[in-house]
Amino acid sequence: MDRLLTLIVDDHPIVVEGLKTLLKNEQNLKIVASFHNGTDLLAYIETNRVDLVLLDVTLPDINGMDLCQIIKKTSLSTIILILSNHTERSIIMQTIQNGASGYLLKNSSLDELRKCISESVQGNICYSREVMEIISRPGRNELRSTPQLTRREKQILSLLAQGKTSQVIADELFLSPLTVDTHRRNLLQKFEVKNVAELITTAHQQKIL
Amino acid sequence: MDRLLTLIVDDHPIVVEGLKTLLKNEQNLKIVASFHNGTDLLAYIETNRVDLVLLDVTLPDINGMDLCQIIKKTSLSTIILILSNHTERSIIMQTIQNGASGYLLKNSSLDELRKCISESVQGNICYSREVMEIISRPGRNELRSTPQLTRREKQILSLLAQGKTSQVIADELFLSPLTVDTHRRNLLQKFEVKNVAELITTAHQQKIL
DNA sequence: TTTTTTCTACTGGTTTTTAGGTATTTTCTG
DNA sequence: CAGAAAATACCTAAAAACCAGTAGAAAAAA
Repeated sequence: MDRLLTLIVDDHPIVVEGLKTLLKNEQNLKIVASFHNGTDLLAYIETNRVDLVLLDVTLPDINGMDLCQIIKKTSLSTIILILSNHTERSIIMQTIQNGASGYLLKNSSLDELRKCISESVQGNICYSREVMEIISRPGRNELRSTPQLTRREKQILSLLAQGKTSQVIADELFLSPLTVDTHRRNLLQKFEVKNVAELITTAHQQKIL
Repeated sequence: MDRLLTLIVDDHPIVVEGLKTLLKNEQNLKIVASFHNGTDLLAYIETNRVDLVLLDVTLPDINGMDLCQIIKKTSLSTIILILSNHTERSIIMQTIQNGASGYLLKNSSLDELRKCISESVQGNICYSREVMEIISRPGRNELRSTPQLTRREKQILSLLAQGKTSQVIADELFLSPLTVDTHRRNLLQKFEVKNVAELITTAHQQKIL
C-alpha cells in the first residue's frame, strides 16, 4: 500500500510545525502540503489526490465544519480528521455529521493521533479519550434547556445583572416595584435557581448574558 | 553571552513539538525542558536556573496568569513570554500585570516570536501585532482594572456565584456566617460594585469566573 | 523578628430579596 | 372574537443581604 498523502490545515504555524515533526517518522503517511486557511486547501484538493486531511475547526476564512462538507463533496475518498481545541459537544457532533472520521483535541498524545489515523483509514470513526467523554455525558448545563423568556423578563434580567434593585428598575421602566418583583420571581422559577446570583451565573453559562 | 536556558510549558504536545522544532536552530537559546502543567514547572524552577519561559495560559492545574506571579516570586530574573490563544484584553493585561514580558497569539509567525524573545531579554515588553491591536482599543467596560483577590475571596466568590447564602457557605467552610459576610463585603468593595448580582456580572466580564 | 496582610469574628441597624399567594388588564394568537 | 400568554399590581412575613465600624489571631512578607 502506498503511503497516505496527507494535508495539514491549521492557522497556527506552531501547530503545523509540531504536526510535521511528530509525523515525520511515520512510515505509512507522507505530508504533501500544509495550509493555513480553507481556500488554499480547496484549491489544492481540486487538482491533487489527497488521502487524509488533518483539519482545524478555527480558520480565518471558512470554518472546519463547513469545510468537511465541501471536501467530501469534492473528493469522497478523502478522510478527514479534526484537530481542534473546541470542547463543545455541538461542534464535535456537527463535524462528524458533515463527514469527518474523527475528532481529536490538540492536547491529545501522539499515540492517540496514530491510533485515530489508523482507525479512520479502515473506515471507522475515532475520538480521543477526552472527546469520548464529552460525547457520552449529555453535558451538565445542556441538560436543563434554556427557558423561554418574555421581552420584559429579558429586559429585567439584564438590569438585575447590572446590580440594580427592584426599586431602581421600577423607576427606570415606570413600573411598580412590586411588578418588578413578580418578574424577578418568575425569572428565578424559570431558571430553577434560588436567587439572583445563581440566576446570573446560569444565564452566563447559557450565553444569555 | 550564554545561550538562554528556555522552558516550554503547554498542555498541547503538538504545540510543544512545534516550538521545539521552530526554535531548534536558534543560536541564542537552548530548550532545556518542557512541561504540560504548572506544578512540574514550579518544581523544576525551584532547583534550576531558567532564563526564559514560554508559557501557555490554559493549563490543567494552575492558570498562566497566576503562574506568572509565582515564577517571578521564585526567580525574579526569569523572563516570561505568554503564548496563548486567548484574545481577551483582560487576560492579556493581567499577565503583564503579574510580571510577563510579552504576549503572543499562537498564530504568530516565527519572526514575531524571535522578535519578542530578543526584545524581552533586553528588558522590554513585547506583543505580537494582533495582541497590540487588542490592547490599543480600550474595551468598553474593561476600564477598571481587575482587583487582586485573596485565596479566600476567590473561593467565596465562586460559592456566591453558585447562589449560596452566607449561612450555607459558612457551614461549608466551617466559618462564622459573619466572617463570610465580611469577605463578601470586601469583594463588593474591591470590585466597586453595589451587590452580588453586579459582582458576578463584573467577574464574568473579567473572566474571573 | 518585625511588619503587613489576610482571615477571622463581632455589634447593631437598614434595606432588599425571597416566598407564599391573588387578581386585573393588556397583548398576542388561533 | 375567544382564549392564552404576558404584563401589571398588591399583601404579608420571614430570610438574607448590605452598611459601617472594630479588632484579635494567624499567616505571609520584609
